[in-house]
Amino acid sequence: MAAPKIDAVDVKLLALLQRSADRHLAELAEAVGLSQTPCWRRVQRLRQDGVITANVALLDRAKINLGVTVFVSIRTNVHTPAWFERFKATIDLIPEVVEFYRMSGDVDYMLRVVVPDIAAYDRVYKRLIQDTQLSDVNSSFAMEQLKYTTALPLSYVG
Amino acid sequence: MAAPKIDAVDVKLLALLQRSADRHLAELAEAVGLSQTPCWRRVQRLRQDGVITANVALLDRAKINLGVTVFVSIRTNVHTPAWFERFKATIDLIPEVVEFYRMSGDVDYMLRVVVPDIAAYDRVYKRLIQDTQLSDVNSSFAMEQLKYTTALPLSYVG
DNA sequence: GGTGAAATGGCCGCCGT
DNA sequence: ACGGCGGCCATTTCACC
Repeated sequence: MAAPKIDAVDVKLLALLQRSADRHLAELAEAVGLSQTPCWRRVQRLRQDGVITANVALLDRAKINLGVTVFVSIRTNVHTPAWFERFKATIDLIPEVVEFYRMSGDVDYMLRVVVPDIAAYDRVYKRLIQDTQLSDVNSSFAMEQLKYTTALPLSYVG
Repeated sequence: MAAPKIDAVDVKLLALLQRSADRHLAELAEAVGLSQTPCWRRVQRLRQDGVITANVALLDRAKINLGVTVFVSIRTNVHTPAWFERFKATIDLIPEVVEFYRMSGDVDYMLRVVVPDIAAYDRVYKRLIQDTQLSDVNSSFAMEQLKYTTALPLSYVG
């Protein structure tokens, strides 16, 4: 089912877990007003239903030498499925590209790229335009990341 | 210290943990070729040094009714610190804004917003322009999210 | 949902290398 | 800095109400 039932207690659980998932089951259960077993069962169900897709560690970009974020707007004049498949496959193999969207409007695709410096970005850029035919590529550099969260708004559930 | 020493084994640990952090310590240890105690100590140290900032659950956007992603490019002609503080405070209070950058180039700020539909985006948009003075706001809608990962490239460490 | 309890596994000392 | 042992405690996962 595409829309598993998610009630108010589930929303509370999701809100907590998407902030920090390494809580003890005891405090999670207490926070939502359940005892441990049913609380644990709900979390299991949310995982099985695919609402919770993964449990990951978030790293400090600065501490692993990734101070620079670049947004790349891409236009192309080739619009065949074959071209797209190759383009997507290329992007998937570039770990510096952390986000990739197909856009509406004047830009066809948008990327978010993280790199240590401009020189490293240039290498990613060359790899991009070498493997695929792009008619127009526009790079915008972020000076500062003011907000970044993996916590999604939960007010629209249900 | 801004740059804690991170060796090849730490990189392996980080690579595994940023893919899935809910592994048993035993398999983590085996994967990096250590026994459990030193492996556990390394993970603790990476947390304490702030390399690992959090451990979070990732949710399926579609399953919580957030199918639409919007990139918002913002220009302003007010550049005082007071204006900026208010702008940032406003953004921080909008959970639909999941990313927020100060840019170089012709755009001053860039947001990524997640919402269920265009109508919901319009409400976020109104909230934005109501609370702050923005001279130019351009919204670009994503049709499809082709890649999204919280796993950062680890090839630049050290 | 709740309870209780058994099995598992993680935590964190100590000590040897 | 790694490995191993060991005891304590948290969590998981039963069977049952």
